[in-house]
Amino acid sequence: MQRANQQQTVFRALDDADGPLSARELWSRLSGTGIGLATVYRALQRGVEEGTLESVEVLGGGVRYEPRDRGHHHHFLCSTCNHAFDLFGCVEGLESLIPAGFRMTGHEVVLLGTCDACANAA
Amino acid sequence: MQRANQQQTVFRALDDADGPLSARELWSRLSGTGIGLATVYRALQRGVEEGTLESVEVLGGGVRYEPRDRGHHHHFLCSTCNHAFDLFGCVEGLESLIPAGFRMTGHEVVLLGTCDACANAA
DNA sequence: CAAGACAAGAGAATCGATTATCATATCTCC
DNA sequence: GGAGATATGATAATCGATTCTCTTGTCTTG
Repeated sequence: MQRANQQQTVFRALDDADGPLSARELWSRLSGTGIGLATVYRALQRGVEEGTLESVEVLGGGVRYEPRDRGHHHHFLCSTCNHAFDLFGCVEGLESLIPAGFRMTGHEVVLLGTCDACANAA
Repeated sequence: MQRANQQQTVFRALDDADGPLSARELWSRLSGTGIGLATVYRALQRGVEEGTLESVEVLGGGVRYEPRDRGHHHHFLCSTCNHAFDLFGCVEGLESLIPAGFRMTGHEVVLLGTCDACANAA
């Protein structure tokens, strides 16, 4: 068994995902490879340190990770399968919400609902 | 010392806040009253059960609670003091982000930045 | 192949948040 | 005022997520 490049396997799994994954989600996608949860955490931590990964917080699932090269985007959280999907595009009119004296440096948008697969499975 | 209406005190503190509070934030605002953290949790749980409170998840601070009668609104999270403020108003154009086949039932918007007080203190 | 450096897996340890427990305190209703 | 129901505060227990530890496996370099 190859053992020294497990972190590459972790990174690849994250690249293949259609949204940010939590450590556990990622680990469960790697079941069968024998990779341990600790290794997943180690890879994620390293990825963030090296700047290739970024941790994001979507609602209801703690911290998730995704490659940093996806640019500015938001997420859709399926309330059935609890998976977060990447969305492309952004929204307008955020400035009008800011109270006087406040300075905005960023924003997060999360859409909630049911994903394609779960909607069809219902 | 009055002891049977501590929960009312908790609810009032939440009403007086300018945004959702976590159990701990709420508790620290009640220091001096002698109210225990367990009582704060009990009050929050009861409030949610009875429908007067609602739990919301803003980024970077776990679950926070606020009165249910504030209607649809979003939040501003100060990255300095880590306090969440209520915002009024909403945004347009969310529908355009939804992928085909997905069904949107709700959305969350969080603005990040520095609040008035922290901006002036800097 | 040998030696040393580093990666990996398993499970223990830690940390924060929340919940449960228990002995009192307080209230309600008579 | 008394009995019983409920609320409270302090603290222990629990739970999940993450990190640490320790032993072993694997790779690199010569």
